[in-house]
Amino acid sequence: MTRDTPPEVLTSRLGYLLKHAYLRLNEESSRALAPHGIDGRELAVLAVLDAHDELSQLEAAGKLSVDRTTMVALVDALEGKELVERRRSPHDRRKNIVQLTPAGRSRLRDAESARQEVERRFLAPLSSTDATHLVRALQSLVGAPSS
Amino acid sequence: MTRDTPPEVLTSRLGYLLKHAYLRLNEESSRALAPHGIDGRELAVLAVLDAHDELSQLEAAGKLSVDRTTMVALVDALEGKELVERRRSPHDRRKNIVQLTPAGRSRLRDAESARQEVERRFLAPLSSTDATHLVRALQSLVGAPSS
DNA sequence: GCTGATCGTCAGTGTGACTGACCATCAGTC
DNA sequence: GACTGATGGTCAGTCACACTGACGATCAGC
Repeated sequence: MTRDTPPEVLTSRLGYLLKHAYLRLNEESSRALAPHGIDGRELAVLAVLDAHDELSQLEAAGKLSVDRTTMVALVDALEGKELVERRRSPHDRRKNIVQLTPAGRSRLRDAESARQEVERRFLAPLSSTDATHLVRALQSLVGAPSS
Repeated sequence: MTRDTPPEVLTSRLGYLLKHAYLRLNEESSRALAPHGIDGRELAVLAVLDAHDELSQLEAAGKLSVDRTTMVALVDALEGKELVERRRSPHDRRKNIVQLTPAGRSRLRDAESARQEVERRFLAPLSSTDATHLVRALQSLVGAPSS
């Protein structure tokens, strides 16, 4: 491996910085989540399901910005680990309501705190006000409701 | 498409923010670069080759943090567009020195200014000091030499 | 001149997400 | 109440991307 300091012509590019910041954070998250038996995407699914009741697969997919075909595999995996359950909506039998199981809820708690710890460590090079500003700036760039 | 406002449980996550900021910027860059006949990765290659003289494929791959097998296809594509040239290093005939052609240099100029324009537009929601702080913060997170 | 390492190349593999088609179900219309 | 178009979940096929492993050519050290 020819590990190399990236040249200034790259580190001055916003695209490069965002991508590599994401990749690094993602890698550390994966490592931290592995003992919990899930990955970052699955954790995000659990978090969304926990935050909203009675979501169908398609609704959850919408919130997560993933394709509904991708959602199938995601729910399959989580259902296989008995962290979520599918059940037919009584009001619209086309829909699969996806819900956390008790095991899913507790797994979410544990994994979520591991994720937060990773995020804290990742932001450690910044002062706490700089870290806050970074998050706010990113939120306004992605058009997120800045709470 | 079930386009949905992402829930707060996601937009408070650094990973989500970095990923989606990157994806959005990337999409706009692709659109802006398409008329120039290259994509963001190819532009990065051109920029690195322009910034350093006499790079071998492996050295360029190192600076770009891409695998050397990936570099083959990248150089193949750029060579096909006659934007770069391979030539055997006279000092080490295992190495392919990759160099910009005159066409590559002028394409780089044009595409690079298009990329900068996209970046400016993307950062428009932020004040100029906030934008600067964002870049600095990201640079220190990815461990880049903060110029 | 041997031997082990390095560089570029290619075939094969794996992953992730998409497209298109399908079936079941729903809502609206007649 | 049957027909029609739209919707939700599923699956097979595909595409993009990057990696692994192997190979030939070349180099450096002995």
